[in-house]
Amino acid sequence: MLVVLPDGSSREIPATANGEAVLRSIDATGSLGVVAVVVGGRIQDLSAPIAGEKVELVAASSERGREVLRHSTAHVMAQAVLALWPGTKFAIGPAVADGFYYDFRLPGGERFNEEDLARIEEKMREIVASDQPFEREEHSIKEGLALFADQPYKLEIIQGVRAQGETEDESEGVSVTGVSAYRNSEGFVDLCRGPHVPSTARLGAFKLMRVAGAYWRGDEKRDQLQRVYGTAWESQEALEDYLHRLEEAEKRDHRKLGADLDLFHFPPEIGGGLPVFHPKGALVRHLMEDFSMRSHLANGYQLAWTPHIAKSTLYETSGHLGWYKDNMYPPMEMEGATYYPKPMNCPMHILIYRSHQRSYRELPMRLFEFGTVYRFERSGVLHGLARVRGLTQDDSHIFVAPSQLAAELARLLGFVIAMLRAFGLSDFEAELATRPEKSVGAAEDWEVATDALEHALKVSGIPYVWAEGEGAFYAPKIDVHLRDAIGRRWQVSTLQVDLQLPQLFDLEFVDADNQRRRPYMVHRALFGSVERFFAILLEHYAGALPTWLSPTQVAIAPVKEANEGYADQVAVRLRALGARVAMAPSNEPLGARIRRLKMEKIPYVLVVGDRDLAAGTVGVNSRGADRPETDVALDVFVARLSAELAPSPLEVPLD
RNA sequence: GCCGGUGUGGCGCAGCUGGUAGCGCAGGCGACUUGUAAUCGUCAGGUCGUGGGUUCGAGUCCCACCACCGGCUCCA
Repeated sequence: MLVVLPDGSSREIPATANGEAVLRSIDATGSLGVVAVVVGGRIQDLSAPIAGEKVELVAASSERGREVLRHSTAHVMAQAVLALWPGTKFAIGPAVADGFYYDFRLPGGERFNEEDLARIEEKMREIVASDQPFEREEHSIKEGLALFADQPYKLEIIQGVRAQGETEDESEGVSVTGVSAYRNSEGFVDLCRGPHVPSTARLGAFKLMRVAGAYWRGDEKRDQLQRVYGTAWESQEALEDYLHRLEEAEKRDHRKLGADLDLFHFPPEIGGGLPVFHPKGALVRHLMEDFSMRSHLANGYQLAWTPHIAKSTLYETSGHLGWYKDNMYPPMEMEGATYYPKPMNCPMHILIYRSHQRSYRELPMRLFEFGTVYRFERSGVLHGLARVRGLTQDDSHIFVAPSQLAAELARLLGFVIAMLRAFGLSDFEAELATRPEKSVGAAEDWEVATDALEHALKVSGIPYVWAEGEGAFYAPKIDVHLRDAIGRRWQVSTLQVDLQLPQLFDLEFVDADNQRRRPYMVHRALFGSVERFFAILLEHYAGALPTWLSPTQVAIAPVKEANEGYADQVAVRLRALGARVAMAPSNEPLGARIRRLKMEKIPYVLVVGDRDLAAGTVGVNSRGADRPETDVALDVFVARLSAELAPSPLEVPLD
C-alpha cells in the first residue's frame, strides 16, 4: 500500500491493518507527530481499519491535524466540566478557527465565571496526564438514545436526524443507520463523528480563553448555553506563537489607534455607537470622501443630497417600516406628521428619480451621495467604528433599463474593485447571496437579477462563492470581502439588484419606442460606510496610512534653534507642493522629537542642521525604515514626495 | 437584547481583609540648543462611570442604570 507522509513524499509498504500499524513500520519514534490518517478521502482514527490502497498521514501541525486535536481537546474539556459540575448537560463542541468551544448547561442554571476557567483547565491537565485512550463505539439509533438518555441536547441531535429525514448530522456522529461515540476512561462518553487523537496524552498545548453565552442551535428563542472557548496547538511553541499573534493584532485595533493617534472617540455623553472625529480623523475622512467624490464624478455619477429625516409615509411605501422598524430610531411627532431618522438613502434617491419623467436617454442614471443614516443597532453589537449607530454610507443608486442591467453591473463591479485598489487593498473575494426565505417579489425577477450579478462576477474575475438564502429581502446581492495585511476578512462593498422598490414607487421611463417601462434599480455602497472603511484601513495599515491619507505627511525637526530659518524654507517649499507639513521646534532634544514624531506614524521626518543648510539637503527618516538617510538633496526628496502626495487615479475598465 | 468581564486624573496602571487616593507618561512653566526612538527641574490635575443603599465611615460591600471589552443573536 502507498503511504503519503505529511511532507508530501510517499513510500510503499506491505498492507497493514490500521494507522497505528503503518506508524509502527515507518515512524516508530513518533517524530512525525501523526494524529490521524486519511483513507479514501475520509479522515479517520489511527486505530480504524484501513480499507484502501492509499493512506495519507495527518500530522498534528497540519490544518487537518490541528482540527483533530482541537476537537479532542474540546472533549477533554467536556469531560472536565462534567466531572466538576455533575449533572451538566452538554451540547456541541466543535473545532473552530484557531481553537474550539463546547456549549454546556450547568445544573441549576449556574454560570461559569472567569475563575472557573482555571479550575476547568486544571482538571483538563489531570485528564491529559492520566493518558486516557479515546475509544470509538458504534451504536444503533436506539442504543444511542439509551446511552444519552439524560442528555437532552444529544437526544435532540440524534432525533433530529430521524425526525427531519436528514441523511445525517455528520458533524455530530449521527447517520440514519446509527451513531458513533467516543469513550474515555472514567466513563465519559460523547456523541461524535471523530476522529480523535489516540489518547489524551497527545494533547497539552491548550489554553481556555473565555466564557460566553451562546444560544442552542444559534436560535435566540431557545436555551442560552454557557460556551467556553479555548485554543489548542500541536506544541507549546505553536501555542505561544498564536498568543503572540493575538497581541500583534491587538496593536492594530482601530479603537486603540484611534485614541493613540487622536483621530476619534465615542463620548458617552453622546451615546453608544456615535463617534466624534477629531481634527486629524476628520481630515482623513475628508481625504477619503474627497477622493471618492472625484472618482465618482469622473465615472458617470451625479450627486444627490438628501435630508436626515422623513415622514413615516415614505418608509411605509418603501417597506422599511414593515421590515426594519425595530432597527429604526423612534419617531418624532411634528405638526400632526410623524418623522423618522432615515435608516437608508434609497427612498430619497428614488424621489429624485421620480421628480420628473425620465427618458431612456438618461439611463443609466447614477446618483451618488455621502448619506448619513441612523440605525438602532442592539447594544451588544456595537464595535468601534466597524459597527456604529450613526454612519455615512458612500451610497449610490443606479437606475437602468432592463437591457442595461448586466453591462451596468459589470461596469459597477469594475469601478468598485478599482476604488478599493486605490486604497491599497488587493485581496478580494465575493459572495453571491441569493433569495432568502423571508422575501418579496416574483421568482423570475429574482432569477434575472441573480443571473446579472453572476455575469458581473465572471467578467470581473474575482473569486466568488454562493451564499444561498443570504440575500436582502428585496434583492439578491454581491458582497465584496477583502483580506487585510494580516489575513483577516472584512466585508466591504455590497451591490444589490432591486426589482421591488421601482414597483413600490411606481418608477418608469419612456423607452425609445415611446412605451413606458419600469427601470431596474441597483443599490450599492462601496466603502460600506465611511466609518467602517476607516476602521479597516487603520487595521490594515496598523495606523501607518499611505502618505496621501496621512494627516501630517512631513515633520521637520531643526537640529538647533539656529536651523529654524532653514527648516522654514524647506517647509515653504514642501507646502507649495500641497504637502501637509508640521514643524518640531528645537526646545527638546532631537532624539526625543524624532521618537515622538515616529510614534505619530508620520511618513517622513526631516532633520535639518548646519550641514543641510550649507548643502541644500535634508536628513530623511522614512516611516518604517530602520535608519535615516542623511544629506539627501532637497530636490531629490521633493521629487520623491510629490509622487506620493496624491492618490493614483482610478484604473477603471473601459466601458 | 442575552451571557461573561471591565470602568480610579488625557493615556497606561497601583490602591491587601472598608478608615477620607498614589506612580509613570502626557500637559503648563523654567532651564538646556541638542545630527537621528525618551534632557533636567518644577507645577498643576482625580472624590474613584452615574444614581441609590448598607455602615460611625466605601474607590473597596449591595442594587439599578450608563459606557466599554469578549462572545451569541442581528447587520435592510
